Amino acid sequence: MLSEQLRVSRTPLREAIKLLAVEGLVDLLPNRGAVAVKLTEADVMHSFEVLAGLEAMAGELAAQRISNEELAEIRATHYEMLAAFTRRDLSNYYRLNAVIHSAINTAARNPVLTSTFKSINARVQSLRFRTNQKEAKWKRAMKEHEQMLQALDARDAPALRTVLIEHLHHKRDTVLELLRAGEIYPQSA
Amino acid sequence: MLSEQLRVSRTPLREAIKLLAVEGLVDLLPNRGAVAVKLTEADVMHSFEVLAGLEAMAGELAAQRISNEELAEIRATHYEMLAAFTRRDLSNYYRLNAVIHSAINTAARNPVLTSTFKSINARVQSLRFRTNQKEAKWKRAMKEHEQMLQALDARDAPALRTVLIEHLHHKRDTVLELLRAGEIYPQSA
DNA sequence: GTCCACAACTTTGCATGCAAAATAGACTCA
DNA sequence: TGAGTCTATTTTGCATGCAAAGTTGTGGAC
Repeated sequence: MLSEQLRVSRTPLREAIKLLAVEGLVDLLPNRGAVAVKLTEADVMHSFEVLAGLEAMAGELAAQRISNEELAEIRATHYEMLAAFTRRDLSNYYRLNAVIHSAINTAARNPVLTSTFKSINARVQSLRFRTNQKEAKWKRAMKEHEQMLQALDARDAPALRTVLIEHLHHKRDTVLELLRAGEIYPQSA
Repeated sequence: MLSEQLRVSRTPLREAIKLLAVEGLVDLLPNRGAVAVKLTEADVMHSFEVLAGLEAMAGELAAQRISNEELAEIRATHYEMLAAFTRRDLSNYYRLNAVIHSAINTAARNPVLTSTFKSINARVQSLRFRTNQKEAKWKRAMKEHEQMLQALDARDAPALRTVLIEHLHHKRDTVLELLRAGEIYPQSA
């Protein structure tokens, strides 16, 4: 066995791989072992479709349930993200972006929603490391974040829903472009 | 070990239990073994909230994507369900009800959505075995199903969305009532 | 060159053995 | 009776052994 050279025996390794397979991060080829999942365009479209729905749901609920303190914290993070954007600091932009989305999810006060979202998000997360390179798209994403904040501030659930769906729609398009350009799975067939 | 008396060794048993735990059907108490999950009222509310959002999503997509053949098949199943309702045949009513909801999900043409829904639905499914005993609620559920069919027929995505959210909302209330009445987890504390 | 057969290797699934950590129960002592 | 301790049992996690089933690669027959 090749993979056993990590100094761990087969039992815990197989258990871990099975869990990864359930989470959709790994593909189990029958009698051929396991490989990292390679998302097709269809997979990406389906995943973002569901993610958009879940984020929309989270946004709707968050708009109804968020506290002033939580909103203030999101606003603060938003400004930090604005700073990162201004510096074109991609890495911090990503981090803060994730913090904001996660905070909205938390404000929805639904752990089932949160864990479902996380699970599906994990599958596409590996694809997003280099999106938003294009200036225009990045600017648009920032604008959408401004709108999110406005909608949250107004506790306008339908508006937040709309913005989030739009936002995820654009994220999906960006990922699809990269996927089509072969920038995500470089070599293999 | 108590559970090993099923004539199976620990390794496959533990793997199976871990999978059930990931699916949320079993609770893993640290150093105390595994027990069937016992949903609290909050769990039920959270789960149905997400299920409603997912079904709404499925309905929206299905209204846009369903074929005439699929719709005809759902209509036929609907009439079968109407027959079961007329006979107050609960068991067939449930079965056909599930077939219809599953067909709507299929018509949404999104396998990620389908599997996500199934996974969360499995958690609450065990609670539903005796809902709709109350005549009024059963009638209302049937009426909602009529509306679903109309919305699907008209390819009216927002309408279907609305009906499904309402429908799941009522299902949730029914389950919560039973849960509160102690008819689901009879004895244990 | 193509097809087929066979052998070697992998994958998969289950069974056990062991050891560390935690729990539960019994027992002692005040 | 109550508190604390100590032992037996359970749970958990990892390591291996083994056998069945499948895959791959080699070599021979045509």
